[in-house]
Amino acid sequence: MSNEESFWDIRLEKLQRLRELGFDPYKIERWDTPKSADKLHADFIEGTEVSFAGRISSYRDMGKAGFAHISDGDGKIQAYFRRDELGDDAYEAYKLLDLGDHIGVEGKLFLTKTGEQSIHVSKFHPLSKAMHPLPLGKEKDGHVFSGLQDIEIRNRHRHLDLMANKEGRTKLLNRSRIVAAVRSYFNDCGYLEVETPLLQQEAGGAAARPFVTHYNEYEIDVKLRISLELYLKRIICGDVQKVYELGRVFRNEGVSYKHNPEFTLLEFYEAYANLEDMMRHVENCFKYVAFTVFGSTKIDVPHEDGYLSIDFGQPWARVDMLDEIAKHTGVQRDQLLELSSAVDALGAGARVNGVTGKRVVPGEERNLGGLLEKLLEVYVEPTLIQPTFVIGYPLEISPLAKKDPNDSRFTRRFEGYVLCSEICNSFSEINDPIDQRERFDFQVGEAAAGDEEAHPMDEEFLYALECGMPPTGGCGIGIDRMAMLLTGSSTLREILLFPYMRPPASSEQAVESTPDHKEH
RNA sequence: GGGUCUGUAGCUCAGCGGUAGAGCAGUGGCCUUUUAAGCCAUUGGUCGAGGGUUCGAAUCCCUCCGGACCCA
Repeated sequence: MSNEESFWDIRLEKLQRLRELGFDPYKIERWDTPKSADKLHADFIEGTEVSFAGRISSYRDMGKAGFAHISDGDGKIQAYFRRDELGDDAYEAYKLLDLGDHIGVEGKLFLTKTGEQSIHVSKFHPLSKAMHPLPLGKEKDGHVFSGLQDIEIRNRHRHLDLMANKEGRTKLLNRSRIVAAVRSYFNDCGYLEVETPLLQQEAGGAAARPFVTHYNEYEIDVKLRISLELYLKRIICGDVQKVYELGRVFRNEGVSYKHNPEFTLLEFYEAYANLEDMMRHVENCFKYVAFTVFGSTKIDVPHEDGYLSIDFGQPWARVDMLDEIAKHTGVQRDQLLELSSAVDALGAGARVNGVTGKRVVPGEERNLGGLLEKLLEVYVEPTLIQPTFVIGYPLEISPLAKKDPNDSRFTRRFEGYVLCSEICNSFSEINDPIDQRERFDFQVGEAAAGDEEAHPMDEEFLYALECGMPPTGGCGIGIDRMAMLLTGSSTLREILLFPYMRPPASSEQAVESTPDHKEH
């Protein structure tokens, strides 16, 4: 008999005995929990009759009496059990409880000798049995001992992480509060939330490779969306003036601390609005969310062995893309206006940013836009700590943004950066259908030349533009990165309840503690 | 795809060529205000998998499978 089987078998025997004693943990359907543990502490009056339920997070048996802490996930309260008051059967049932079981209790609030607010239990019932040993570490002065550290187990078996790691739990739950606040901001601004298709013939609106799946009934391959853009603009074309969607998009690329194959994107579009309006919304949205969720427009985030205060209460800095690249590469702005002169000035070989180790090879870039994008990433991004809008992106990499009326090599587009990370992307949307068709034609050419992320042609979208789209401002915000930033997380996995993980090699490794005689 | 680190009991970790360890959890016993409860006893491991070197491998080497962090 292995150790794992004996854990299971012992708990099975306890379960059986509980049933014999009339304490079947799986029989009860509800238990009154009018107050959370935190609220019981806050409203504590000795002698008050209370009812409470939760998971046993500590357990001390002293022969004819015992104590246990009962956690409702966010807070916990101690309960006191006495044999002489509960009776022999109930006390035996108490002794059959394990760390991790859920129980409901009723009793009077009292203070122990050492002054801890507790429940003197007059009645209790187990409400579920933990059939596996749980990583509920002991705790003193807020420090948890022998809890759950293994990052892989925390990510793969998130329920264990949620119950065992208070700090991680708070971040994950704050992510939901951030999403709720974003919704609330746009609803309050008069935007209409809409839902558009996840399954698409052509996945457009961004530069990324899609996931492909098969639609049996029509015998066609369909793609999972990579952005929300084109459908939302078709709604604008239908004279709905302010729309947003907050939804999951999918990109068939690698996983990193800031990439997950599926992520949550917010896109909002407003007719008769321009880049200025979009910047105002981004500023106000971050300010609103930070204040709503964290109570302050200043957020302290870990940064280089210390903390850094990011201030969302101020308007964001605004810089010109080309100016910044010129400033950080030492190349004259004028030389960055043509691919050939830029390569001459930079040198065709690899250039490495000495601070970050990131590198760019100017000679390998096919067009000016691609080179400038790379230079921005290598030289400028690492310097953008406080909230900053970078304005004026090159035409080739902006197939959906209006041309800059003053220089048609550039577009009316900006991206927002905070803590060296891109956080939003916004354009004044192209509403000239002829210009848009030319841009798609160029992208189709790029695809033919081997660019797997080039934008596909979309005739239905063009038809909508041809029917007339008002001048429109649009913007996308990566909600996961926003959550990462606001919660001070260093990886996306800290704010994704179920981050993508490579499937375990074998079913045996899938759930380490599961004996094989059980289903999972 | 490349580099660095990493995988030992349910959990947290030590051991780094010479008989597999500790704390917690678990099990049995004592204990009616404990709280990282305590005291006594005790169970539990193919040291990620496979191959090699060696008289001898958790330890050294190779391959593979996971994971973390950098870079692409």
